[in-house]
Amino acid sequence: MQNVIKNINEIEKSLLPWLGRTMKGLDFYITDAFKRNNINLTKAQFILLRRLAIKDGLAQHNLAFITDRDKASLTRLISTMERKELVHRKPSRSDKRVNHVFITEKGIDILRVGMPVIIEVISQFQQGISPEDIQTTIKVLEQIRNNVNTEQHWTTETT
Amino acid sequence: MQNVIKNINEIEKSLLPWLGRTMKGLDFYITDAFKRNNINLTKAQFILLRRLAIKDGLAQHNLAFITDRDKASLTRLISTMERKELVHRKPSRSDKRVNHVFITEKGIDILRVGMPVIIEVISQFQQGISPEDIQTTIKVLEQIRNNVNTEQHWTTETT
DNA sequence: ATAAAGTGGTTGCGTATGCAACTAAACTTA
DNA sequence: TAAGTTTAGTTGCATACGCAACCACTTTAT
Repeated sequence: MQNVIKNINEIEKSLLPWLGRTMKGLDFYITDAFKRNNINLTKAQFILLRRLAIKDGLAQHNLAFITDRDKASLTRLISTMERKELVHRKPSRSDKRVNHVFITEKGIDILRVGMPVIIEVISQFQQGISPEDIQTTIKVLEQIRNNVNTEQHWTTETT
Repeated sequence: MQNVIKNINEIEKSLLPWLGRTMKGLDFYITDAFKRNNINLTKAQFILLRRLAIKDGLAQHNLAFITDRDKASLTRLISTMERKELVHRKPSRSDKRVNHVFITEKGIDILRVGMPVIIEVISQFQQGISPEDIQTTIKVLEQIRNNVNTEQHWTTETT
């Protein structure tokens, strides 16, 4: 067991546990911020609404790619959000396999109140961090993403 | 909708989307690495095994605290791992409410093969990043964690 | 044109996760 | 010591996620 223990301490020096811990805290913080402001949205739902506000009517496979989700996951996420009337599917006329996804009025309304909350969350959690350090961190995260991205499953185009 | 769109672009300048994207990629990479090496472990299970290898026989609430998990989540994680015979519960004799969790022989074996895989994953995803930038990033993540940690639910002690 | 290959979406299955409600046990306090 | 409070763990409920299998529709190749 000695060997195992040795490697265990190696891990602690890497970015891995920090990334995990930080994401956990951040996720909790976001969930909490939404709840405190009576915004009935999960992080995943917010991300999706935001993408649709940027570009509406995307096909599900495009949304899956953009949001780094499995298409199965996206199917269910959209279904949940359709139940909540935040988005709705519209079958494509040119390609019968495709669904286009549109944000609803209600979706826009919720996004409108959710957006400043997220902006506030961001300024909170980045407090006391210099712009240079933020840039360095973004650069590092980008590099990690590239290192890890060797021919992934998400080979689809963004459109 | 103009206002909404404006804030949307603000978000992109922050660390938030980068953290999300990077974690997603990393999680996929780890899952894949385990699968390629025929290691039947999830990330959560690995983390737990590792904690137990560092200190065996912890109570569930301590493990929950250490691993940043809800105690309910931990209950189920342990149950899954008990089914896989990676760990086992042992009721405390001094406090009948408490379960101590121990890693099994099988758990140690799997951890032993899983560890070098994770070490390799780490060196892969950190490739091309200078030690200084890694330190800066850790510092930033630590700061975020602190910013976000205002009197959390995990107020228990680590033991 | 027809068979083969590829694509978009859904569903079954297993896993993980948080919150709230609950039970049993321990601790505090009047 | 009895009542009230806190703590450890479990369970119901809801969300999210990936993989694999599958169906229907398209596109490609022969």
